[in-house]
Amino acid sequence: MPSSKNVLQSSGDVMKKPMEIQPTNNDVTRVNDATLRQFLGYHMKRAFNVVQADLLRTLKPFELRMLTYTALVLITDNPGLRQSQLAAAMDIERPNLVVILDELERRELILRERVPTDRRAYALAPTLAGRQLCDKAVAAVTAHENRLLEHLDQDARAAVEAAMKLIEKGAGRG
Amino acid sequence: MPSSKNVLQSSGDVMKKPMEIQPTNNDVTRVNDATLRQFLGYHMKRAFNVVQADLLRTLKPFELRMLTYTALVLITDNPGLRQSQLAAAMDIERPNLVVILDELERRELILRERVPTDRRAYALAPTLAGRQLCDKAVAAVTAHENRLLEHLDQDARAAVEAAMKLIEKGAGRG
DNA sequence: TATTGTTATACTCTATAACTATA
DNA sequence: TATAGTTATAGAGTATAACAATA
Repeated sequence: MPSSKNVLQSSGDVMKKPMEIQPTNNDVTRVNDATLRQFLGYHMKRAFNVVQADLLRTLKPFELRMLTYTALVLITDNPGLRQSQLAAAMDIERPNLVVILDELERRELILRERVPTDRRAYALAPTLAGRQLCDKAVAAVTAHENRLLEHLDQDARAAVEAAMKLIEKGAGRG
Repeated sequence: MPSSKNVLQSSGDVMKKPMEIQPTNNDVTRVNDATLRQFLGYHMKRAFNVVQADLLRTLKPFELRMLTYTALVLITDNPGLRQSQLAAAMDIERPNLVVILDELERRELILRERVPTDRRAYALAPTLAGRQLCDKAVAAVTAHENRLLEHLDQDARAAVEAAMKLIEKGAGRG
């Protein structure tokens, strides 16, 4: 059993005043989410949804989504990458990467080249068009992030980045 | 055009040394993700994946998922809530809420009660079993978060929470 | 007309098992 | 036998259009 000294007693105690929601009241700000607001994961999900939606909008002109964008960037920065390495780097399963690469290959943004020394594997490489689209997309995403994070100063951004890395590492605990 | 003074020149300049990935090298840490690491969204996605996976594991014994858990907590803390209000609070579309509530109702954790003053609407309320399960789940999730964030001090957690809120608000920009 | 909840549908992301061809 | 990539499939989350009942 963990210590859990910060444990809230949940609904029983939180609901001192049950809030009496009016039938015609559509004001979402009135909904009591005090219990959920105690969880960092709740805030992370909501913030990430915003980032994700904005990223999707930003990538739309390039006909890229988050996954196709990530794959294209990693292939461009790591020519010769194997699919299994890319899947591991992207934290997705190998089968799910296949369709992503199919799409990028069909659009002639990347190439799958047979590796002579291991004929099971493919070496992934960007085409010229792929590199050019990648550059444009990265610039657009950079601008989109700066716009979205304009109210976060450099210290805050660094704090968030450090925290996210710690959380990610924390996955390895028992 | 945004100022974008932090813009990286992307692959063209990042790839000074193309990294020469060896055919037998499966070490993911060797993959150059310098371009992506510049984006807070990249770190947020990876960290959120960890949180999400851990939450799912935590909720498994209660046969809850993130969405059913969130709905149950909000209904428990806001008895009388309408479905449209809940959907708005959860930031999901009304049709997608229906199946979530169907599941909670089938398990007799919540009730859909007709509102006399507006016979189109349902007032959502937890059953006794729903309240009890909610309490247990909230306690479990609290413990899970404390475990996952044990390397983040209170200042760091507050900084992240503040940043997430700012990002969420940032969605309202033009 | 507008709104509440609903159905139907489609797309994306995710996860697993099983296959092929190589090693 | 093990690995790289693939196929097939299923579960979840998300988004939109259209409908019935009600306002």
